[in-house]
This record gives sequence, structure tokens and C-alpha cells, in this order.
Amino acid sequence: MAPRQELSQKNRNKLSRRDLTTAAIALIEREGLDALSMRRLATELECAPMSLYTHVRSRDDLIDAVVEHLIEQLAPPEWSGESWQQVTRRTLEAYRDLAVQMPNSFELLALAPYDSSPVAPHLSRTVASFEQAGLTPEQARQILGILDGYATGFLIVWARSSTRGRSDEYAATAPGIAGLRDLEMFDRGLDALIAGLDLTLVRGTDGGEVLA
Amino acid sequence: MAPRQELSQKNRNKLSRRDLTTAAIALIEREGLDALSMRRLATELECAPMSLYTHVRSRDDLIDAVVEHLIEQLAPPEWSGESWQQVTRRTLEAYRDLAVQMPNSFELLALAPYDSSPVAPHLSRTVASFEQAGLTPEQARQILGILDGYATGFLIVWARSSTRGRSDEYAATAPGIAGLRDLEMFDRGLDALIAGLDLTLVRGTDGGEVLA
DNA sequence: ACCTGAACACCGTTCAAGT
DNA sequence: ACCTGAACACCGTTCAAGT
Repeated sequence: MAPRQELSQKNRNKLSRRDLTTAAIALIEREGLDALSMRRLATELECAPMSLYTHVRSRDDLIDAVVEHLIEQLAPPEWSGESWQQVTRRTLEAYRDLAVQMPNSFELLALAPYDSSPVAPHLSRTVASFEQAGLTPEQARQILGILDGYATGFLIVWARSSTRGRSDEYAATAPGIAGLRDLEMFDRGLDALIAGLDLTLVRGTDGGEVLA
Repeated sequence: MAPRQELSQKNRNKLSRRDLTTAAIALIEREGLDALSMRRLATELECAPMSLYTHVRSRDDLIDAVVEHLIEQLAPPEWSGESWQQVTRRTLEAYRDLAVQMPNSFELLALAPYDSSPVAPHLSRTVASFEQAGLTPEQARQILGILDGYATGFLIVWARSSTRGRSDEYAATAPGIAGLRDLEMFDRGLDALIAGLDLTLVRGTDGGEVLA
């Protein structure tokens, strides 16, 4: 019945680092980010709290592992002959889809530091794919930073409000604010941002090509 | 020497809700967001942890009070005859300046739910100022949502990386990523976004005015 | 190598008690 | 009304001990 081995005497579960992140993500999606604690995760895995430390250095390391797990869900960044507008749109839409799929865990990925071990390599590959699409290194860096800022902020707030039980207790005092965020808005903002970046950063700066 | 009254016998400090938020913000800016706990704040104010509960219902309520305190630092949204581009730019630049001034506390404001008691009224007034500048209610709602998403995400990540001691341990593995974020980039992104929104949302949709 | 219980220094908050 | 200490149910993590 359980996908996990029967525990023979004490606990011969043979936990792995991946078991931790799988259980952690399931727990977060089921009960929210605050529910993720070492002790809570241990009871979830039917082991002692200290057993987790065999597979993970600390709580921060656990979160790094979760972020790494989440990044694996994103398709690896690569260029397939598209324009830079198409690559960036595809990249950001994948990001958006992950936020929809795992709204509670998404925040861990979105706010993970750029220089953390799971994020840095993924970011490097993303920048590289932007450059292959014809952007200069400087353009790629700036456009990624700006687009990532937009997606991070929009999607975190969206995910929080789509998950947290909307209280509606101030909805009356703030007419027109309810539903300030919806996903179509994300796509519209993305369109606007890409169009604006093309105008001000790509076409604008160097006297580069007028047509892609 | 201390701006606070000498404590006579026990503690005749006459704490107020504002004393709590002032001390909380100072503590957060000095030692980071994680340092803000009821017990820690109490020692900061030289009172018993439970004394705080006279002025604040709970930790969440304390955070609401801090957010309210931060919003007061922003100039109240109003329209002074500018174009919508100028109002939105002015609004977002004030938001940016607050992030620069109080990088550690900023996150509390940026991630406070739209429908929380301190945020909702401020948001309503902001939407109203956008409408006075000529946007339709629907345009104002969308443009605020998108711009706020951009500013929230960009500035939170910027504030975190500008404060947290940059480890530089993965800087080598991620060439071109170090310094992915700087404040000039925020302004460039804002320019691009406003230009793009004008193209795709304001000029684009209804057959409205061609010139502001 | 992997798992564990006891212990330490934290945390938010309830409750009953003091002024 | 305002402040307080003791107590409860949590938390991450160290350490010494088991297999």
C-alpha cells in the first residue's frame, strides 16, 4: 500500500536527500510554508528529527535542496533558434507555470539568492540562452534581471493571495482592489515589458539591427 | 541622555504602539528581519515580553503596525496635474527610495497582503490618483498591479542582496551574474515597463486619445 | 554510514495575578 | 488600563550514544 518499504524493527527506511525534498514540498503544498519545520518534516517521514541531519546539513541546506528540486521541474534553458523575445517569453511562462503548480513552494525558489548553489548555475545557463538569441551580454544581464524582478514580485503576491484564504474583511473598504491580481494580468505585463525592453534597451542603445 | 523617561520604580515607561513599531524597525534595520521576535523586542524596550501584548494583539498585529508605520513614510498618493506616466513613475520611485532607506523592513511592506488593514486604503488612494491622471479604472487596476509586481520583486531581491553579506562563494561558477541587480537597472526597467504599458494597454486597447 | 533521545537555547502565547 | 512571571507547546541544533 505504501510506496515505502515496511519498517522492519526500528526504522530501516533508508531515507535519501530526495525523500526529504519530496516530503517537504508535499507538506508545504498541503499546509503552507510555515508548516515546514525539521520536527514536522520528521514526523511526516516517520523518523526522529535528528535523522534528517544525516541527509541535510541544516534547515537552510534543506531549503537549498528543495529549491534545487524545484529548478529541476523547469525545463533546462536552451535556445532553439528563436528571437530573444520568444526565448524570454518561454522562460518566464515556464516560471509562471511552476508558480501555478506549486504556489506554496514557489516562494522559496523565487526568493532564493542568485548566488546560492542551486540557483547560480541555472541563472548562468539562462543568460547564455539569451545571448544565443542575439542579445549582448550586458543586454542579457539587464533583461534577465528586470524580467525576473517582474515575475518574482508578481507571482509571489499572486501565489500568496490565491492560496491564503482571502479574508474579504477589507474588500469593502478597498473597492476595485479585490482581484487586483490575476494570471492574465501577468501575461499582459510580460507583453508590455518585452515590448518596452525592445524599444528602450535593445533597439535604443546601440545602432543595431532594425529587424530581427 | 535617553529620549525616554527615567524608569522610576519598576517600569513606568508608558509604552505606546508607536514605540513598538519604532523599536521594531530599528531592530530590523540593525540586525535583520529574523531578529524581530516578541521576546527580543521586549528586551530592546526593557520590558517583559507580555507587556507588548497591551499594545498589540499578536505578532501578526505588530507586523501590521510596522507596515502602517512604513506606509506613513511614503508621501500620500495624490494627483497634481501630471500625465499617468509621471504619476506612476513618481509613485514607484518613492517606493524605491523607501527600499533604499530601510532595506530590511521594506520586505514587510512589499509582501503585505493587499487586503490587510494598512495596505488596502493606501492602495485605493493610489488607484484613485492613477484614474485622475486619465486612466480608466480597469487600466489603473492593471497598471498598478503590474508595476507593483515589478517593483516588489526587483526591490526585495535587491534589498536582500545589498544587505545580506554577499558570500561570493559561487561568484566564480556564475560569471556575469554577480551584480545582476543594481538600482540603475530598476529605473531602466521602470522606463521600459511604462513605455510598454503605454503601447499595449493605454494606446492599444480602446481607440482612445493618441496624445496625452 | 545511518539513526536516535536528551538537552539547550530559543520562540509565540494563555492564564492568573499584580498595580 | 497597564504590566508581569510562570507555564505550555513549539522551534533548530549540539552532543553523546547506539547500530
